[in-house]
Amino acid sequence: MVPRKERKRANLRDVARLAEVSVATVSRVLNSPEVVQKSTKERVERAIAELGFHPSAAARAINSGRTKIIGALIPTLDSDIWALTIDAIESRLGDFGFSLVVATTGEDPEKEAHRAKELLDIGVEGLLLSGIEHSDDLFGLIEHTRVPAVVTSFYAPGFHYPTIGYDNRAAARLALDHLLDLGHRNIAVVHGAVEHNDRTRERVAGAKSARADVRLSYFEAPLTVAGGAQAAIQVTRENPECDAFLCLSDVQAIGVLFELQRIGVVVPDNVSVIGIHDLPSAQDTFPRLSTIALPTREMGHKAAEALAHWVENGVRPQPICLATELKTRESTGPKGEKRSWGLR
Amino acid sequence: MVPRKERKRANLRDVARLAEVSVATVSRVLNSPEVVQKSTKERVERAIAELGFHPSAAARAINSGRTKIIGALIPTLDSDIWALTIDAIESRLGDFGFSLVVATTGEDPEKEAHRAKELLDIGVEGLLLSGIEHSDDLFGLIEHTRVPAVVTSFYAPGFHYPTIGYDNRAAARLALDHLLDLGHRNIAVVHGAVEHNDRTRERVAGAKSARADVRLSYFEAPLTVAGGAQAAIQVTRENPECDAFLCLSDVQAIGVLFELQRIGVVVPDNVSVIGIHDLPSAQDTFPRLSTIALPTREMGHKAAEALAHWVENGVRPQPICLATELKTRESTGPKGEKRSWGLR
DNA sequence: GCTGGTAATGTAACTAGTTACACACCGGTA
DNA sequence: TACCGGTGTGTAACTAGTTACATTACCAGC
Repeated sequence: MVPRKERKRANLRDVARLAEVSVATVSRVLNSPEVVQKSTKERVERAIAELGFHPSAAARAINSGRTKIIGALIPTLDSDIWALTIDAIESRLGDFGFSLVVATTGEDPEKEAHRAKELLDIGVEGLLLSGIEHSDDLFGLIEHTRVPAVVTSFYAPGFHYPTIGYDNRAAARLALDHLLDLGHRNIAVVHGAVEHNDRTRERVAGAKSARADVRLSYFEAPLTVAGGAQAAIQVTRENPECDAFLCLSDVQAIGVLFELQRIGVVVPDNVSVIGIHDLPSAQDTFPRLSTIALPTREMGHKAAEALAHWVENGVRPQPICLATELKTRESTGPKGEKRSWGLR
Repeated sequence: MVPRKERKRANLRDVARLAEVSVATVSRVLNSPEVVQKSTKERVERAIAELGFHPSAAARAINSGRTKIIGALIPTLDSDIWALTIDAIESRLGDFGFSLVVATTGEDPEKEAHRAKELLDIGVEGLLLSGIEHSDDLFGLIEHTRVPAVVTSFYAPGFHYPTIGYDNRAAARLALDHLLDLGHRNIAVVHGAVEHNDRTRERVAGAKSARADVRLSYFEAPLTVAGGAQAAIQVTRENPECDAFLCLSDVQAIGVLFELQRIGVVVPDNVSVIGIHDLPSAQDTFPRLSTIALPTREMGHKAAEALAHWVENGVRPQPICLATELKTRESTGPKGEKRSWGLR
């Protein structure tokens, strides 16, 4: 069986030849059809349809310098921490005619810089970063290529790049204040790795700013449900008298709830548990998780809009601080009598 | 303050001029450095560094016809159903030097075709689809542009495009068989919308193939936790005698568990609940969710590899059926005596 | 001293579009 | 009849790379 002749994709010249017009006219039909006479336009359109012509984006990009692609560097996609934000970014960028290329970095600054280089190599017109801590290589690349870059999940008005996010420190404080209001004074703070994660670091800093009469003990664990469970076990050993868990991420809070349930500690009667993020699953735990809601969807939309405008019109966006909000559910309650739950 | 002159990006010619060589030599330094004399190469490299030259991907693409971009059409990113798969695809594609552009479709065939056109317009070299049901427009586009396309989350060996996924029908049957083995004979099947979702439809078909002495009642609800909860309420009204929930998605199973817990039905003593997917959160429910594990990560890797090879070497991949596996946890148990849980 | 081969480099044509400029043609004045 | 302006279209140069082919230099072999 002879393979069908590998006729290559039709190009502008092919269309022009078939329609018996010049390449300029074909180009005009595509880009400013109003200047072309109706009969000519129709002839060209017929030729386009006949040849199934699709203009090459590369050739277009070479002239215009535009690729209409935005790149996003995100730590990971393997949980729903980022899924909602990415979904929001992607859909909003689509409204502006931009495509989104995602590159995961695994919170590794070197890998991040490497992936950023790849993104810039394919010609992204803008970059979305999470947090303000990145390698010098990455900043150098951005400086050098002058690609608009917007930071999400973080708010730092004086930062060199516009930040569109929320105040992680304030979020942690909101959570802490809720626990303090309920009367808790011995609080286990569970958080993810602070290295290479400024969002977490800020939240830890927020927790640290508590009043002097509060006892805070810190537990670092992986930013996963299992990590939260693991931290809970550690707390039962090292601070069995604590009366609340301040989890700086819902993911870990869910793990804590799970572990406490497993070992028979009653939430919130024995201990209160609060998280930060308001993941969809925070409403599906038992008891439902009190948490600080992060405006992930709104942030995704706003960041996409800001970056699209910057790329399109050259106007550098202003930083935006979106509100975080306490969601009081059943996992937190007033400090009561039933406070002994340590190892028997 | 006078804005710094907007000097445009350096190009090959600029480098050639500075290094006092021809453009061909600069191009050779970039693409086949071994043929260039060492001293010349160094001179060129110095010029490249000095000008901060980055070759334009568009110009490269125009010559090679290669963009090194793969597009993925996925229903949604707003839950972790797809996050893991996308994460796996993205990271594996990265190993092959491909970037991933994601486009969400919201299970809407028209939107999907539209997003596909955008992806093809930016020059993706390959497409990842989920499921085999798509609009004729989309199939026409793929046929016409001859872009390699691989289907995931579905296995259909005779399908026009290679499918790399799992047998949804068998997965549902596995779940059903587990319930039957435990003695359950009155089963509520909870599933998402079947319209435009062949994965769900296959699973429903798998459930329908049960033996004649089994009573199955079907409940369609949104593919969310809330949807599952809503279905559970409906079941309590319409089939209060049922002794097991066969949820064709973990997301809904979690909602069912949650609702049952809320209304005081004890799982698995009163009813068994099983899901399909093995989401990370399936282990965090109480009781932990029995489910059919889908090989999402492996599927992502395999699909990325297959598509990369196809694009790179022109070898159309063979369909792959990955195994699904029953994970028995605490949400399923033998049919016992305590079976009355309907509305009082 | 001439020829042949190879290594290193240059010239110019090519990729597929966009667009500045030129020009033909038309009807309407002067 | 000559001139003018507007419309519609074509020519060719441009974007930033790659690459086929040409050219040059140099050394070995006859």
